[in-house]
Amino acid sequence: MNNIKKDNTEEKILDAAQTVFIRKGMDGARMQEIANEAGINKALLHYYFRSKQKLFEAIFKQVFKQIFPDIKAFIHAEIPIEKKLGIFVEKYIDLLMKNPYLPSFILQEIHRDPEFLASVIKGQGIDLHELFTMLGKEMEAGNIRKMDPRELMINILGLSIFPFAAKPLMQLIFFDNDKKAYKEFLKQRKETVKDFILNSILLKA
Amino acid sequence: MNNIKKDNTEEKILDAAQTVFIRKGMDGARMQEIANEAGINKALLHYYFRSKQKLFEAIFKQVFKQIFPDIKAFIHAEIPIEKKLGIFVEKYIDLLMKNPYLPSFILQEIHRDPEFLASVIKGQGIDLHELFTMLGKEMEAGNIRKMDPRELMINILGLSIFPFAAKPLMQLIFFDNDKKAYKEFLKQRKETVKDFILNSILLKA
DNA sequence: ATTTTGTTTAACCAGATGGTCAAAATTAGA
DNA sequence: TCTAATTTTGACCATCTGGTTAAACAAAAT
Repeated sequence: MNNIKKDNTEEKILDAAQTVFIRKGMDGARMQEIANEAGINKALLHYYFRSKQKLFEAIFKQVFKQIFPDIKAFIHAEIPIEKKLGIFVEKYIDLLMKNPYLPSFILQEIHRDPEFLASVIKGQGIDLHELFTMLGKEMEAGNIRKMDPRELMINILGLSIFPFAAKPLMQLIFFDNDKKAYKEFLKQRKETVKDFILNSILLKA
Repeated sequence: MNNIKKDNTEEKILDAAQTVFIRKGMDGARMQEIANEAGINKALLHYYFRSKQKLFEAIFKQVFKQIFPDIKAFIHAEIPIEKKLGIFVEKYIDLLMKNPYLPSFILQEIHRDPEFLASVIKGQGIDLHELFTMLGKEMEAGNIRKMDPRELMINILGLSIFPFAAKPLMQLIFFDNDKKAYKEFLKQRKETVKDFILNSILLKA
């Protein structure tokens, strides 16, 4: 078969590039380092992807997709809002625990090249309208406090993402650089963030 | 006077370096660009600061100091906790509105060189003990919900910082890239974040 | 005025880096 | 098996980048 080897090499490159780009960012990453990580010749990188920029864009798109957990299910599930939010937070933090490097990488690159970010987002076709409608209905029904739904979403994201994005700093000043303790803290966040949010927005009858 | 000219140039360099480093990060910044920004010869950078690394460290320390707003006052003021937290959030968001680039820069660099970060922090002598004691007392007194004070602090920071750190992304997906609207949103956050937090942790008698 | 000290510059250098290319090696097809 | 196409490599190149240096320039000191 023609594709077995090809796919294999291409995949090796993508894996290696993801590792290096995420660790060092576009500016800090070196093509040679990616080649080493993939165990191949540097020229092969240019054979499969024309340039560093092109390779990076492939990686960024690939990585970026991961940061949108199953939003559809979140919106349309027939369960109470507090359960919905709980599941959303849990899924999100689970994702970040498996990919703790994601936030810093994304945050770094969205600042470095916002135009490219815009093109990627447009290509994703995210529809927030449904999400906002759903939240609006919950507010109308008196289930949660009335507020700008964008505010609510950004709060959820901030509470979930920030501890990962700022990990080295938070671990250092609040946990005496105790890696295990911080990991445990992040794990518990699935519960504590959910509680924190619900405590704030739930209207107890 | 000997120092007039010297201080002037050194300051010009520091200003220029801060601008460029914050915009591009350590890896993305170029010495030539800093020199241009300062309107001087590139060799002068090395005359005043031995190397790029040394210059960067000077900038990082300088910038890093700014991210700790007056915590002492926050701890010891003789006002109710809800007012304290409100003031803290307001001060923090004010700081970020004046320096919207700060979060992304810090987040980027704490990942790039955590050891250096550690050395800077040790040199700052931050005492969180007092802060935690104060929060503990408020919990004991039944003024706020009992919780890990580190959790509370990280929540406050996340809610305040995240919208700035993720600005290009949030502005794009939630505000249709409307710069003014997002700025207005950030301004209102001084109130909404405070409300969000207090709603969550305040125990109404 | 002249020396001395400190400041600034243009020219240059060595190493790194992204990228190219022709040849070698491997694979597929006849 | 022999040929054609594809994949992989080592060597190489142009450019960029941090850093150096010797000389020009300015300012103090004598």
